[in-house]
Amino acid sequence: MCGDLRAEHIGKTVVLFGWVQSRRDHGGCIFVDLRDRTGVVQVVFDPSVSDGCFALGDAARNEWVLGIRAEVRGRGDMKNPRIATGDIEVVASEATVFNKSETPPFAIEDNVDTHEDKRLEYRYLDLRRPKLQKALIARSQMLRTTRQHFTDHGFLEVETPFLLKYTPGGARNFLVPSRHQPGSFYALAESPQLFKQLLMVGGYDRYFQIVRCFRDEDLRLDRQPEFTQIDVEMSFVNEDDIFGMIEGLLFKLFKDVLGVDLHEKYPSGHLPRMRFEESMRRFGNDKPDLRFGLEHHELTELVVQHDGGGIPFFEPIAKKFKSGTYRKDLPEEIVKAIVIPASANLSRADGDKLEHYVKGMGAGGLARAKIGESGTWTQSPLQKSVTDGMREAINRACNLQLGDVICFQFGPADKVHTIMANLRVHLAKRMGLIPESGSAGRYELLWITDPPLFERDEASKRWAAAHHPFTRPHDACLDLLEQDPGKVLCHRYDVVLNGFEIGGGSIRLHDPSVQARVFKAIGISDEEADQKFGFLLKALRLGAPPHGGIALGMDRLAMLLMDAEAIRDVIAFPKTQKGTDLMTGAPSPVNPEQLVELKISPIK
RNA sequence: GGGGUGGUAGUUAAGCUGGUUAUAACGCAUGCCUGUCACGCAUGAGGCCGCGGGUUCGAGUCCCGUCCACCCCGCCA
Repeated sequence: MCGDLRAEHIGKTVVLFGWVQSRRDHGGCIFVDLRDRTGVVQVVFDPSVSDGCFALGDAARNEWVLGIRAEVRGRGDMKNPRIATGDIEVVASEATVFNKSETPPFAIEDNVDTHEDKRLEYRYLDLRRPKLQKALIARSQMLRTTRQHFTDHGFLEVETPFLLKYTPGGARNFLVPSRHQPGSFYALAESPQLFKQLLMVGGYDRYFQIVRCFRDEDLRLDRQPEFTQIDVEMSFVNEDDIFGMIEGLLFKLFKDVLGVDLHEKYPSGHLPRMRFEESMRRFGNDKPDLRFGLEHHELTELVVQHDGGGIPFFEPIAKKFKSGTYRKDLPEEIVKAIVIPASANLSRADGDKLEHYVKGMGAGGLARAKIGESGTWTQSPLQKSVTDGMREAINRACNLQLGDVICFQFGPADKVHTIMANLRVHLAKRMGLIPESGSAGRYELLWITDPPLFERDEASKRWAAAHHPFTRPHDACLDLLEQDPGKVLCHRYDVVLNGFEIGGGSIRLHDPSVQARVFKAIGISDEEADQKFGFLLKALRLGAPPHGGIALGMDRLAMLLMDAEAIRDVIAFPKTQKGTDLMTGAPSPVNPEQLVELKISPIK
C-alpha cells in the first residue's frame, strides 16, 4: 500500500488505491501525494509516460479517490526525508478516477485546528486523518491482545444482555420502552455486573467480555454515554489473583500497542499498591497522578492543637473538635494545604487566577501566604492574625522555604479534597511538570485498595454503598457493620494510570448472612432488597462460589495509550458532551405513530 | 442544575473606548510554470458577523435572552 513503499521496491510495478492528499502542478509535470491508511506516496504524472494519466492528474483535486498502476523509482537527489516513503516516488502509467470529491470542508491533516463540532459533523473525513486511523488501529490491536490474553488463560468470552431489568442505584439508565408490555421499560446495561456474577454461580469460573456499556450521565473528556469495558470475573480467587491477571494484560497491552516494556519500570511484574486512605490524604482523590509531587498537607490536627491558630477560618473547625460535636476519626471538615514552590515564580496575578479557578469548583476562596525571611508570612491577610505557634508549626509541617506560596482549603472533607486534587493537577500543568494532555512518555500505574464500604449520603444523612452493595467487607471489619459503618473497609480496588481510573472491581459478597447485614447498615429492608435484587440474592443462596472481578475502561485506556486529548479521539463515532451525534442528528423525534404503538405520550 | 471559554468567508483567526466599503492566512476558481513536496507567480470569487429581542442617528462591537460546541463542579456504585 501507499505508505509501505521503500527503496527496495524500486523497479517494481505497483497498483495503488487512495485519496489525493495534495497536488502540485508544474505545468509540464504534476505531483500528487496519494494517501491510504498506511501513509502517503508521491505519484508523478508525466505526459511523456502517459498522456491519459497526465490529463487525469491535471483534473484531480484533493480527496478524489484514485487507482493507479505505476512504477516505483528512486528519487536520486530529490529525496524527501520528511515522509516515510520519501526515498522513492511512483510514476503513473495507468490511472482511474473511482470518485471525485467536492472540496472538503477542512483539510485532512494531523495538525488540524478545525473546531470539533465541524469535525464531528464530517466524522468520516476526520477519520481519514492519520492520527485517528492510528488510534483505531491501536484499538484493534488492544482487542486482539485482550482476547488472546484471556483465552490463553482459560477464560470464556460470554455475551450478556443489553436489554435488562432496571435495577436502582448506580448510574442513570437509558430506558427502552417495551412494545409488548406497554408502560414497561427495559434498561440498557450500564455494565454486565450482575450477569457476570450470575455466570460465576452458573459455574463459568473464568469469564471475560469486551462489552458496550450505557450510562445516561453527564459527560466529560474521558466519558461517553456508550463506552467499552473489558469485563472480567473469576471464581475461587482473591485480590492477588485478579491483580496478577490484569497486570499481565496491561503489560502485554503496553508492549503490543506502544512497544513499551513495563518490566523496566516494574521489574516484579506487579504494580504498586496504595491504600485508599493514603491516596486521599496525600492527593485528595482515589486516582492520583504519580508523575509529579505537589502532595497535599493534612493540617487538621495541627489546627485543632492550636485552637485555630488565630486564623478566623480555622477557629470554628477547632471549636467543633473541642466541643465534641465533631468526630475526630470521621472528619466532616478538614484543613489542607498545598505548597507552590518558590521556583514556580507565582505572581500575585497568578494567585488571583488560582483563586478564580478554585472558586469555579465551589471554593469560598483561596487563602494563601508567601513565605518571607525567617518564615514570616507575607502578601496575605492571614499574616496579621496567625499566631507565631501556628505559623511555625505549619512552616515545619510543610517544610516551607523562602519564596514558597502556601495555599489553604478548609471545610467539608469531600469538597476540600475535590478542590485540592484538581488544584494539584492544575498547578502541575501550569508548572510544566506534566503536559496539558498526554503522557509525555511517562506511565505511572498503581492499584488503589481498601476503600470504605460505605459513604455518607448527605441528603438523607445515612450510609450508602460507596461502590455497590455486593462488595465484600474485610473480615476484620465485620463487627463494625453495626457499630461504626463508616470505618468498614472492603475488598474493592481501582487501577490508575497517570491520574485516570482505568479500571475497578471488587471481591464480591457471596455470604447471604453478611449480605443481609450490609443491607441493614444502609437501611434496605429484606423486602426492598428482594424486590430490587431478588434474582441475585436467590442465586447467592443456591451455591454461589466466592468470586470477584474487575472492569477496565477500554476507551479511557486507549486515550491514555494514544496520548489523545479526549476519549472522542479514540472512538470512531463519538457523541458530544450533550450526547448528540452531530453527523446523524441523533437523538431525534419520532413519528407519533411510533409513540402510539409504544403507548407513550411526551409530557411537557 | 451551576461555573467558565468560544461561535465573524469553505477553514482558522484579527476586528480597540460603537462610526464610512468587515481584514488576513490557508482553502477554492481561472491562467502560467517539468522537480515540487507548506511548490511558486498572477487574477478572481466568496459574509444572515450563531439566532432573537433591545439601547442608539448608527451595533460584528453595548445590554437582555436563547441555541450550539468544549472544559470543570454536581453527577458517573
